[in-house]
Amino acid sequence: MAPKIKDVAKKAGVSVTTVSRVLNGEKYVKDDLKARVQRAIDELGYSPSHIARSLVRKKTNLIGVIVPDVTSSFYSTILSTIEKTASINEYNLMVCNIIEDNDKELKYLQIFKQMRVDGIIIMHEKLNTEIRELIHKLDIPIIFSSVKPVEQKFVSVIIDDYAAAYDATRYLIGLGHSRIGFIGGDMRDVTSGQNRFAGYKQALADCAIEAIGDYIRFGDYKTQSGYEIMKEMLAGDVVPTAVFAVSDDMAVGAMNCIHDDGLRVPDDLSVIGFDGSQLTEQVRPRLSSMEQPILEMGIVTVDALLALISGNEGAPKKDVILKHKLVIRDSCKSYVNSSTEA
Amino acid sequence: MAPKIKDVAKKAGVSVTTVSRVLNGEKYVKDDLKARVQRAIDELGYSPSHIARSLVRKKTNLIGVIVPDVTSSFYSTILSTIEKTASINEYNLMVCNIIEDNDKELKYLQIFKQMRVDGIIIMHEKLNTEIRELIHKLDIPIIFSSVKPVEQKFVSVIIDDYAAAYDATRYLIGLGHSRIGFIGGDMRDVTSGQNRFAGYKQALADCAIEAIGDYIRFGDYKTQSGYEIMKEMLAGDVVPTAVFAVSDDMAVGAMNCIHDDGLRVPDDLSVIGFDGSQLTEQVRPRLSSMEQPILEMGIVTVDALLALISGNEGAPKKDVILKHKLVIRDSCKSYVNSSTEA
DNA sequence: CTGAAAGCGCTTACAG
DNA sequence: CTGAAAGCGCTTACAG
Repeated sequence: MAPKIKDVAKKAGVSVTTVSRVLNGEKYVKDDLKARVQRAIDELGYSPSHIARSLVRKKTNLIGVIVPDVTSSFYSTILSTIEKTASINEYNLMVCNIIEDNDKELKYLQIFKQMRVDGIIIMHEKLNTEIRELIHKLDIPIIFSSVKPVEQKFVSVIIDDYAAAYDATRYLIGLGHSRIGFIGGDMRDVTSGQNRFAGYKQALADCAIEAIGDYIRFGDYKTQSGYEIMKEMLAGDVVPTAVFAVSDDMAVGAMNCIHDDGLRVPDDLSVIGFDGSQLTEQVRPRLSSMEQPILEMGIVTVDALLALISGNEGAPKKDVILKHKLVIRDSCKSYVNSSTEA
Repeated sequence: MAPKIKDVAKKAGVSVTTVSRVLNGEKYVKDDLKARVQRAIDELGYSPSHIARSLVRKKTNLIGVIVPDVTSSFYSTILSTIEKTASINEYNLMVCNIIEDNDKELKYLQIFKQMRVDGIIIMHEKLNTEIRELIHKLDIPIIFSSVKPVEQKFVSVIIDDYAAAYDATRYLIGLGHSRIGFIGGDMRDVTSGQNRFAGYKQALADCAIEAIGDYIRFGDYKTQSGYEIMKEMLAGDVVPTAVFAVSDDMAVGAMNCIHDDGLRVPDDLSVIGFDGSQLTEQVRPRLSSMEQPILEMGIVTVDALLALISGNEGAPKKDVILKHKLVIRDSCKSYVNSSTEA
């Protein structure tokens, strides 16, 4: 159907080699030939087959990306930056959305392999053994973004999740809170599960505040789970005065639960989130959050991957740690011991 | 680097034809040969090149999708359904995020062409002339999802936006409102701009309510623009008692503005949105919305495209109109003329 | 049931 | 500056 390089060559009265040369902008083609070829291309509406090119060039300009859930505001934002940065560099994205589905992830990884993608970005760290084995023998550059699995072989672009959680908790403590609830992530996740929890605990410890089991619960990062966890906390004997959730979505869930319970944020309870997604500005009160530099993270991830792909000396040999930043909005308030308010 | 079919053949002591046959699950291969080939494949960790296959099969199993903004809750949700449905059918997605960037869209369309994608999904209707021309001579199946551009040649999977907007407005009127603000979309968009506006106007007309210019404004579907438009309306001489925004994001922006202005939803002002995105449940009060069947829309879009690709007789010849549905939550309230409340 | 050979649509040494 | 030919890694008639 579609015209091929041969058709162009015939129409222009030159060899396919010559057509290929003008296609690839090589010098050493006489102007008149070049013009004839160009005209033939235009008239035919010819467009070279990326497939055929990839086969011979051994380069697809494709990046496979595995994202846990595109509907999450954090991931959709980072994905959009990744797409933009890739596009600027003439790379295209194949996206795989895995919703807690290891089989799908494995299948996609295999597809990426078959597709001969030039590189892979993974934003997920709950790798099972099969996946782990596969990526280790894959010999395609892989980079992890926003997560840091236990693997030593791969580079991650992340923030210091431990420090960020520590700082968020200290912020709450600094506000006078000592009954601080923690809505954590999945403890199978090193980065967003374990590290953030460790940061929280250390902050309490450093201030001689006891960590109370009832105040510590773990969700799945989504709004709904934040809501349910908050409900459990509110049903407890002693309710926390502040809550730190390790995702903005869960923080919003918590805020909603507090609201539905007839209480008010931040007057009755302070809430702080994590990520810095756009949701922070879409809710009322606006959500204070320990923010990841999402845009920068996307850009750095792609740049690092491209460096890895091209074997560039600029390619990172170890993790790239970006800066986190506390952004104070309206969901936290200082706590004073009596019922008087600050 | 990666092993090729030839390596497998050599290792198994058979021809590449035979390897190809077991790869493609053909019958007529003796069991012992099949076993030998399989072992060679496993030992080598061989995985066939999708690139090479695509070249000879003239089929890439790739779908190109153009989405206006993946960070919008509506689009990220439909995208995730599209991805899921495609994946089930062994198709992979190349996604292009165009933020009001016609050049990028054109460039991607050309890339899709070069990539020889099997089909294209477009969720955007502000097509300029160049794009229009390109898609018309593209001879790749194209389907529009959630939008219906003026083109006659292509099939759209949509709701009846006119009727949906009409029904939403009638709902507000039925609640006793007559001063109904309208936060519209881009009037260059036929579907979400013009049609929804027409539905709003007709509903007012049918109830002998005058459409007031000050109450009618147009945004860009995003939260921020809903906020700003609401601000303008609140600054007017006579403030509406209800507002209909043609996207949930804008409706949330409007709610936030109302909140920040010290007023309350729905007591002082009712707000209804459009789309049925997850944001409706993430805000307080929960947002009533004229919902599109997002999940169904994604599934139907992919199914229709695949039918188009395979030349199936089940392929839709004309637009597929899905049902809209009013979902009442907590952001609207009936209006009584005096200041007494219903 | 199995294999040699042509061909998918390009690019790239190699010669001239 | 230009072209004939080989080759990228597969599949698929065609023979046997």
